[in-house]
Amino acid sequence: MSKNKNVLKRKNPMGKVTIKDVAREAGVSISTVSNALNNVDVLVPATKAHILAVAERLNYIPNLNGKLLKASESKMLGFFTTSVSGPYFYVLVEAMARHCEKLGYGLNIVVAKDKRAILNNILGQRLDGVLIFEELLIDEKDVAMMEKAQVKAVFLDRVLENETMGSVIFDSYAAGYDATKYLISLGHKKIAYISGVDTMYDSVQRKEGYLAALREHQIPFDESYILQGFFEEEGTYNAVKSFVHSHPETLPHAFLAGNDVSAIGCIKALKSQGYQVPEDVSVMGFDDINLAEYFSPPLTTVKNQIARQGILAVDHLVKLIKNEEKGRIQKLQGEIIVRRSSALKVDQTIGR
Amino acid sequence: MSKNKNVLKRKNPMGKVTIKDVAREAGVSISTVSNALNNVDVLVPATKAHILAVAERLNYIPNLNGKLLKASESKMLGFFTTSVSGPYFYVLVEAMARHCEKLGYGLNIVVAKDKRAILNNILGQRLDGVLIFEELLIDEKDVAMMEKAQVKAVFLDRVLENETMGSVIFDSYAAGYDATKYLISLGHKKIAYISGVDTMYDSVQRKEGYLAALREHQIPFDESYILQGFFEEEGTYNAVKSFVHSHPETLPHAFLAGNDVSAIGCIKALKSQGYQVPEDVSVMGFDDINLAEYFSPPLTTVKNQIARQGILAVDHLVKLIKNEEKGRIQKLQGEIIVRRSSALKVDQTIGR
DNA sequence: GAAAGAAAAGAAAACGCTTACATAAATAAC
DNA sequence: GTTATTTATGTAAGCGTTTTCTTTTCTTTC
Repeated sequence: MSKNKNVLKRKNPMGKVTIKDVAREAGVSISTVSNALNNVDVLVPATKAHILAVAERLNYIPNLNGKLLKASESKMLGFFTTSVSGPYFYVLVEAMARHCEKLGYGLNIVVAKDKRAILNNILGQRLDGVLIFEELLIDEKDVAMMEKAQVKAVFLDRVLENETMGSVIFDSYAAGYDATKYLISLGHKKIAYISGVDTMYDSVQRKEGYLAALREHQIPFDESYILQGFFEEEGTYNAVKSFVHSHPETLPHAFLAGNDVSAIGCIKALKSQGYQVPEDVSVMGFDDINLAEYFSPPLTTVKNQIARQGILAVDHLVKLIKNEEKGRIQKLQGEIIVRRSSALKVDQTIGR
Repeated sequence: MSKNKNVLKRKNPMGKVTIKDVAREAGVSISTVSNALNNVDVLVPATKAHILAVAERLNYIPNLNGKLLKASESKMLGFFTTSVSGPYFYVLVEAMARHCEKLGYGLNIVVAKDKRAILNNILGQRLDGVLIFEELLIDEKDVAMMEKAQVKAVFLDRVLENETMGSVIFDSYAAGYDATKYLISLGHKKIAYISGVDTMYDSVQRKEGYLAALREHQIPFDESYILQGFFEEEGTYNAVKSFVHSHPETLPHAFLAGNDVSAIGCIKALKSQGYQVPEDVSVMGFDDINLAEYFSPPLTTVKNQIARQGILAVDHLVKLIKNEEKGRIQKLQGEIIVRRSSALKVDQTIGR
């Protein structure tokens, strides 16, 4: 009895230890091991303790695939995104991860540009639900399929609501509207808008908001005041430079850039042409990226509550999973952060 | 025949469609479906096409748990980290994700501060291998267990090599050494070091490198020249401010900060006391974060090739998985980026 | 001390898939 | 037109779990 105490022999010495190994070593059946491990209090304490000790000694870790094959939930959420670049990504992920943990879920982040990979993961049943931030990769048909398959999902970059899927997005329309209104309140009338990427929801909405504010204040809209910056520093730099060059007589009072990166390109271009910001022209962006505060001049911008978005999205997703609510659309309002790139319009000679 | 074409009836109308549903609907056995789906070219083309069409129509997606239970590999790598904050995280992830995709692997990022969660995932057989960036959460014992279980892993923040695990880290010692040497080459002799977090490998190594460079140049080491900045802007600001206050007679020629964030805090503190950077004092950091370029003055720093680290780590991991090599340690050298926060020491009155 | 009842442990089916093997069908050989 | 080959499909076992249900063991109770 004691002589074979140490001669533990697993069938496959190099393989992973399974519940069978534990059962054999502990001298009980696998169902008993399972019960011991899962705290089903139906075992005599001594048995349970013994099994647990054996499991510990063998470094037994349950195979999740076997487990999930049976289980109805994995307590795992997914976050699918095509790209993690961009400075606020980590704020979003950090917030989501913390909140998931608080709610007792794990978070699996998958970065892929391949729709197939994403869908397989979503529908491959390894996740209870999924947060999605991809750019128009998933089309109508895919959404329909997901809906049919009862996938629980929350989108972060598109508006969509049905039985099992919802959205948590920024109110970019309001952001564009508010920003424009703020610039108008400073006395600016000629306001140029530097557009981002026309296929992106945010970009389009911001511009619509801008146009609405102009309309509301009866400021005539000038088509030539819409520049294409593509959300990029260089693109904006070039656009603004050539614009300023060709419109020396009609320099705008202010530029509203599609995002902060674009605002930086704008300011650099203006400086290169000998204009001062904000003395000659005001410039405003969106996002409030890290850099905004440190740039010279520090950027006036509309801040998105990124962490809040992450938390609300996770909350919503968990409620969808628990069938506590239907999918719905939540819009988050931005907050105007006034720094030094914008100023009251004081000098009538501006825009000479 | 045609009248029941649309009356597809699955056992469980709300449940997910399985391989059985496809088999029934296609009128073949499940093994035939499996073969068709996995491109085992043993089927008559017509059969295969038919099965594929049925699968498509039913929106069949294989359950990964069932699949992986049998399979020996998942073609999935994991990246485990305790936190994603810090501006270079996304560079790392982006590089890893792209490279994984290129090599035919998926990447699963798990953010968790719970060791148990991490280990369960690693050892739960859902991943072929794992990249690890956590701070001393996983201890000796865990590593031993992982080694015994033949886990394939590459660590990004600790040095370790054995049969199945390796490391890809920055040579922080060399970075500290090189940075100090560079400052000395500018003529600075009194160089203060602003330490980070003393439990972190990088922090300790950088300081060791700094000390080694001083030694090599026979510059006496002054204990009071070591400040505690904790890798944070505010911590550094306070430390530098009080230091400057209490050492008006012995202001260093240069400050070497544990990272860029710390360097920024340092410069702010110096400015607040009326000193100019780099005219009065040179300041240098580590990392080359985004902001470094835009700060005023732009920061001289040691850049880490973060994307390179990610790529090398993935490469190494995949080789470990394929048993093409044993675990080993790779050290990446930093690169000094000279900007305007450092300058030649010209004025003997500095450090008055 | 035997029968009944409660408690503990085990046997076996099921989850969805792959795969080695067996069988059936089609083709080739004589 | 049989029989031998090849080719195509089906059968069934097994992957590691959980879980229902049955069997065994232990307590009571009289």
